[in-house]
Amino acid sequence: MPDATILMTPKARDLLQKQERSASVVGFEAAVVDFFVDAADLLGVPKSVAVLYGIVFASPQPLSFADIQARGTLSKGSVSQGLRVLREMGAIKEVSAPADRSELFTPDLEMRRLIQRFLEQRLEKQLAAGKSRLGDLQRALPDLEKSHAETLGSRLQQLQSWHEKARALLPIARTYLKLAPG
Amino acid sequence: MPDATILMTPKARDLLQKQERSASVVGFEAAVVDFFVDAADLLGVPKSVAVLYGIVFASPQPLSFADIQARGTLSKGSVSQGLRVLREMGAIKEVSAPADRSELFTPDLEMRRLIQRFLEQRLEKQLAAGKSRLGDLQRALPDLEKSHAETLGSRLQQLQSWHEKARALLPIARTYLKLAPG
DNA sequence: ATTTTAGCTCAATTTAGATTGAACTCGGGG
DNA sequence: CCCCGAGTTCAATCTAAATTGAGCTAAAAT
Repeated sequence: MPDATILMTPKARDLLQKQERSASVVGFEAAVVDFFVDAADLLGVPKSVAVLYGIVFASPQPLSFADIQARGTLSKGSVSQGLRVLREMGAIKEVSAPADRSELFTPDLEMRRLIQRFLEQRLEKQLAAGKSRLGDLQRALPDLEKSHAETLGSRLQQLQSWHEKARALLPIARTYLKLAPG
Repeated sequence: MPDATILMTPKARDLLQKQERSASVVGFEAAVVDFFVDAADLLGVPKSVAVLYGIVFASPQPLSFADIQARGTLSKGSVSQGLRVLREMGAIKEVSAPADRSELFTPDLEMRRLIQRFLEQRLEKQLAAGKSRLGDLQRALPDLEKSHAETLGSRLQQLQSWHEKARALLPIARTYLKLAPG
């Protein structure tokens, strides 16, 4: 069965969104939103973006800008910015709708890519920054007087060792997530 | 050579800290602090705690409360609270000093335990919360009308699948970090 | 017993970042 | 060509969290 809502006028869709959504659908959406909001701070995204993604993820039909705004949980500005962020991340995609209609959004379920991008951007950037800092430290070491250089050199080495472990772990995680079932 | 500063009066130590620290030592400390400040938000600790840890980590001698305060970068309150947090995390430890002296702090270099604790507290808690949310969703599913239940059920399954992957990855990381050299 | 001082507490302040919404832009319709 | 409405922008506002420091407590010094 094709999605009938795509054929409606915007006004009709608004009404549908407001009136027809059953308590169970609304409740489901709320729970999905909660799930993503919980995850948000671990991933370092602002709450409003998590809410937005939750709304899109929990909708069986693609949603328009207006649909989302009609949920009443986010301001126009947040919806606009949030949708942009999610599109740039590749977390949602536009499904093209008949001619004159505004674009409709649906989750991009290629989560593998999404998560990979997260690993790359957040963690790799972190590791790169750390590496450069460690370089600074290594270079500062010879200027210290001998007794200090000894103690601090060994601590620096600890830091470097952990840094390498972390760096080595990333590809492992990547591979694992790629191979694992699901 | 035992640490001579431990035998000094507090005032003498203060003077030592202020006057004798060479530019190179101060610079080294600053770089270490920067390193930990960078890492702080990934680990979810407030900046002041990262600064504090950096100061202790960068000092070849154990530092007293007063030493740290004398750095002038943190208020008394922050030093007090921060030291407590770091002690509770097991990130620093007290080295007992001759009788009447105030306690001195030095980094606890058992980083393995520190990181393990981080994994357990931050990530496992997150995963547990997520699991419970997913349970809620699973339970909400049957109340949805059939056409919705189908689409949303499959999305929910994606979520569950990724959740399981993440859960499975944690022990792998733990093992890896335990076994890796360093 | 009194003074002094180190360190803790927590209400008040500051700060960083998220969120809002009024003003704007831009493209389509009349 | 002008108007209308969907969507964007960004300065102003709000929020949550971190940070401060004045006053407190307890313990050591005199």
